[in-house]
Amino acid sequence: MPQRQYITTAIDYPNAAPHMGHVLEKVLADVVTRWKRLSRDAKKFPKAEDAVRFQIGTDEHGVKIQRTAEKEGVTPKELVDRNVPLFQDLYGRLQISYDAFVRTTDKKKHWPTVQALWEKLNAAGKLEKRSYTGLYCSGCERFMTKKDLEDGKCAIHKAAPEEVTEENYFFTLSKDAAWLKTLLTEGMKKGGYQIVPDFRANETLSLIEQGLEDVSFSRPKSSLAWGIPVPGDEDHVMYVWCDALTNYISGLDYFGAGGISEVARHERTGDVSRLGVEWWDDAEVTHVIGKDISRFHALIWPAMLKAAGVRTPDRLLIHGFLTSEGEKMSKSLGNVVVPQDVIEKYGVDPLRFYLSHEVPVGRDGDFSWERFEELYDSALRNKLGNLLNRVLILIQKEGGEIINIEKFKYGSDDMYWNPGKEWADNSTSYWKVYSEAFSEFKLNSALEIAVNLMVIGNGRIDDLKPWSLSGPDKIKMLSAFAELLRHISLMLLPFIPETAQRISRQLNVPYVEKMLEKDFVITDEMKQWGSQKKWKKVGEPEILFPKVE
RNA sequence: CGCGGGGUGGAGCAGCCUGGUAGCUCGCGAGGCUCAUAACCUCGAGGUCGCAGGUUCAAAUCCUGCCCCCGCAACCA
Repeated sequence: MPQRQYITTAIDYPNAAPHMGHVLEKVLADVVTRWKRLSRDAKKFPKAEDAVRFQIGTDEHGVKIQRTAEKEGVTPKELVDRNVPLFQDLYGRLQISYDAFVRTTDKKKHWPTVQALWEKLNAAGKLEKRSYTGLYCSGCERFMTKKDLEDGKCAIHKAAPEEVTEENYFFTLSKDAAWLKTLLTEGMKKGGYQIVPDFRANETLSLIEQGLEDVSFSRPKSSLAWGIPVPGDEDHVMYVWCDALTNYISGLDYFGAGGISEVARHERTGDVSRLGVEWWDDAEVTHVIGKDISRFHALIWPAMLKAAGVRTPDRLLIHGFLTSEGEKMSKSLGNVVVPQDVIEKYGVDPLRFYLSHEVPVGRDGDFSWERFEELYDSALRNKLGNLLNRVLILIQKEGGEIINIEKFKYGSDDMYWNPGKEWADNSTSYWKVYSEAFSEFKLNSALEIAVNLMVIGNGRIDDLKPWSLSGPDKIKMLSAFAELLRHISLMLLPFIPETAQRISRQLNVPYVEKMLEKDFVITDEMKQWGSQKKWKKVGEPEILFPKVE
């Protein structure tokens, strides 16, 4: 992974408080990001911030915000200013390690970038002003889609919508079908725009086969006031796509339109900012999004960039949705799970663990309290916490000293005295499988490897009964178990960073205090069995995860 | 014939591409152990792999048809 990595999530719509779906996406992206930082080439990138940039944000315009604000008797700006911190606070608590947060109401960088992009699209002849006719419900004050209608009537107002014609700027996506097909087909091999998981790529390709329609990119100001004005046409405001998608480059002030000092224009590219060159032109770009907006990211976004003469992203990582107790989360069903409730009851890491463990990237997952408790008890409390506890207590009973397991000689009965031998022989392959799982974005598989090591550890302790030994033999054997836990802790680091550090602190490994620093790297040495020569003593055992009633 | 995903012991999944004793996690039952957070370990019960055909010495795995569930179908993470 020699290249810089730029990772983004979709920007959230803050018309209400954040829910579990928002959290899922951020956690997945954060785990990926943390792994990229932890596994970077430290010689090339001593500082993590030079190797990885992780951006999230909020999409604050649109009719829905406008209407929610009216309902609550505040201005749209007041509404978003009140709600956006809810997202930021929650993500802060969840240890989402983002480097940048873009708000689409930001007029310093976002607006100018969006307007610059619009102008480029316009100059390229990709925007056409046309009249658009649709079914408009005056009660809802918006155009209806087929889904909104019941027997041809608005489901809320029980009235037939009227045909209304208005002027829109259209983005001529229909003309990009052939080019997009090539881009995505190449992406399935390499060099194009890769969609993960690949069945989503097939899905998108078949969408192209069905034919692409032009996309409405603007609304008359009369029907949408809360948005970015169309340059050169005061009567029109941009519709979501040009505004929201552009956040991925506006956070870099890509066109240097913000004119602020940190983005001194780059001599090579003329009008591209320094950040734009570093994190877009010369980086590997990964967008993490939900399946609902895949087509916009897979089709419209690259087509926009191409028209503007900007390179296309490298990868689209699409996650599924989270159901609740087996059903779609919805207010009417009353099964909406509030992230804060989970955090309060169990803590941040159990939630991060659950989401990483239960929701394979790409597929839908389910949140159920029952399953949550099950996983909390079985994996975190019983397997992990108990393994740590029993090993540490046994060592403490012998005075807390451990020996460097690399020092003992392997003899004929070595498997008995040094249970670590079999892991030592395999530690490289464990780490290899783990890394490979990450490179394929199979996060749950990577996590599973750590869990498997816990199971192996517990099994071996029972086989070997270290408590029945005494003296140096006992210490030898226990030292190997401590070493196993050190590896487990490192593997857990991208997923549940705080817990990983707590484990290492109880183990008292030398690098423990640096583990949560952004610049920390899991070195090849750390992955090696018995590599921590300075590690001589373990710390005091503590309960890692208490029983929750 | 709109598109896509899926149907494997009680639950959730892997296996299917590259046919050859049906595997994992959780739950359940019985035993064991006692270092540990009533934890941990072992063994066991439980499946005609959606249905029906076909190919083959052999199919969960390949082919054909059908049934059922779930998403998406243009602006809901």
